[in-house]
Amino acid sequence: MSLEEQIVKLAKAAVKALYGVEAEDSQIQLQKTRPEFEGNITLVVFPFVKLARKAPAQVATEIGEWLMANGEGLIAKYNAVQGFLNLVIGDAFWIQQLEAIDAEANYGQQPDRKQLMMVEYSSPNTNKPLHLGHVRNNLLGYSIAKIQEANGWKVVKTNIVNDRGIHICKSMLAWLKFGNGETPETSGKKGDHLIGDYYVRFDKEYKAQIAELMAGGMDEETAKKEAPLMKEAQEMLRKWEANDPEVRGLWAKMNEWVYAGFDETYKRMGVSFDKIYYESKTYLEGKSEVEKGLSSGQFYRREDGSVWADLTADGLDEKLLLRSDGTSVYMTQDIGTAKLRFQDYPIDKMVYVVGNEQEYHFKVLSILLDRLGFPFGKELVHFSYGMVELPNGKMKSREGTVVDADDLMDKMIADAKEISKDKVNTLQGITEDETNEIARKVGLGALKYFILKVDPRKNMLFNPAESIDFNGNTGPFIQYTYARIQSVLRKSNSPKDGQTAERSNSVSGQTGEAGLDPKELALIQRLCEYPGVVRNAGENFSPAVICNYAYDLACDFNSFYHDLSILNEQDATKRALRLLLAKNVAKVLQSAMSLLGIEMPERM
RNA sequence: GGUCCGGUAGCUCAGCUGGAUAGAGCAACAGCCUUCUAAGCUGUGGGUCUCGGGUUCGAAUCCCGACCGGAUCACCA
Repeated sequence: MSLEEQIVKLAKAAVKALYGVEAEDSQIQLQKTRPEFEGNITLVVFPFVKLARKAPAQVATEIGEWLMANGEGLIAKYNAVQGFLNLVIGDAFWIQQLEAIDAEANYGQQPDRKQLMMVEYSSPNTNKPLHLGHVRNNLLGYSIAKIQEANGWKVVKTNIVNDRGIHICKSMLAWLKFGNGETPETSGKKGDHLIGDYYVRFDKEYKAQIAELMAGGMDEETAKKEAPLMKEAQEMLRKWEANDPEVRGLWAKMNEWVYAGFDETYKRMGVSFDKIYYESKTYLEGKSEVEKGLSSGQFYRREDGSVWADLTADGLDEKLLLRSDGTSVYMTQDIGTAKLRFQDYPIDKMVYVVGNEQEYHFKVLSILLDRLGFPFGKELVHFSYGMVELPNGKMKSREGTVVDADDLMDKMIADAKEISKDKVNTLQGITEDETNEIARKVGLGALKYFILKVDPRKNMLFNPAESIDFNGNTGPFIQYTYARIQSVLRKSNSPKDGQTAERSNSVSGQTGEAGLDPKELALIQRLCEYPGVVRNAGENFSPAVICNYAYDLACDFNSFYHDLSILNEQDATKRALRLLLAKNVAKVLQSAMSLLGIEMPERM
């Protein structure tokens, strides 16, 4: 039973005994005691003031007295400040907590729920490389999967690759016309970048054609439709759907280039998938699901042949599911994908990590899946996150205002390497490879933390002109704290050192005459919060909660580290306690950061 | 126009299931390395928590109404 649970129980008993009332759990309000007062945990007694008919301070004192008398020694002291009852928990309790934490290898991990959650994220189009917007999506998706695993879910990470459609044909067409057979090998470019260049090229040539047509007196609307390039792209799409061998061959070849490029980026970013679906393979399934819904009367067909769902009963509009020419739309393929996924896995909860611009889409999808009989349909989670904005607004692929994912990672790692050059004294005797590996972890750590620490729901700003920080509330700050601890632990094990590692395992409930230092106690208390933080992050789908906690823990440790010596402490018991504390801070920091997909360097 | 989301220090962000004097980082300024890693620690300055009502012993937090910003309401994805 956690400290909070014990105190809630005791407080309820106190209120019952003193005022003869059964208090609700929600009335027992606990908070961490503010640093300016003595105590570890504080009971807010205002909720009982009315029924006690006494002044707040008196109620606090009465409950405090009762807890001292009946708290089975848990509470060492108390003080009442107005309506706040500050409780001091004895050192023995905290040391016991620390030892319990130490004994748990997977501290923070919640019990197995025996349920499966599928998390869809990334979901790129195969016509351009990944940019900063995708980076946020990928990092959030991966982190959410890790967090839910820590909350006892069996998680399947999945990706739906949007590999067909007019946008792909545009790249293909531009490559055919202007590519001269260029390949990733001949150009030395990553496949996704190569294809992206032709997507941009298409747009440029297309715009030129529109301008030409308009100069000839055509209005813009018509020019956009009549431009030869667009007509050719549409023709190519029709051929693709008709399984034209030549078009399919080219499509397959170019997509392979892109996948190779994506794989490289994913690998570097540190994200992965358990199962990948391709739109080219799911959209037909979607069509047949819609046909089924049509025959069961869920949907209806209009005179022009298009198929619709009537959602007016749910307060929404009517939604198109199949075009009049029989081709499918985005919604159709999402239904098909859901069908296949449900065939492949016993999904209890489906989570879609997709930007908030698609909220309406997922509202509709939820209703449609429910109507079609998918058990997870009604309860599907659209993990809707905000956009990444640049100082002058949104990123636009075709206008070249995107921050490229590969470039950004390059820059972060290069910056990390540059900074580490000034730290040569701490990185002596390290190989070039190790230095590069540290720079990689630190650079990516800075990037990931920068993105994940922001509340996912909110839009966030990225200013390319200002480099991402490596000081303060950052990933490297937390990595640095960890590296410091590792350094101390290495030294504690060195043969020169009179102490052995075993001694740190036997703190034995003693702290010497002086008792726990406030900084030690604050650290233990912080460590105790971790499982609750993991639960909170899971319930709220928020990696940011983990970031905040890791930062607080690192701050507490650095303050402790600054004020108290670990290895030079003469009192063997205290020294052992501090080592144990350091070891477990490192453990929890690493655990928390792993939930964010951030790796920890052993030194930096 | 309907719906949804946001508005907290110069900047980027925490805090939001109501609790004590609203917190960090960056930027600015002042200190701390012969001592376990200074990517650190300590201090100073910086706030009508967009505005106005309401509920409450108590509101940045909850409710209502404005204002500002964003998203969305396609035979696009």
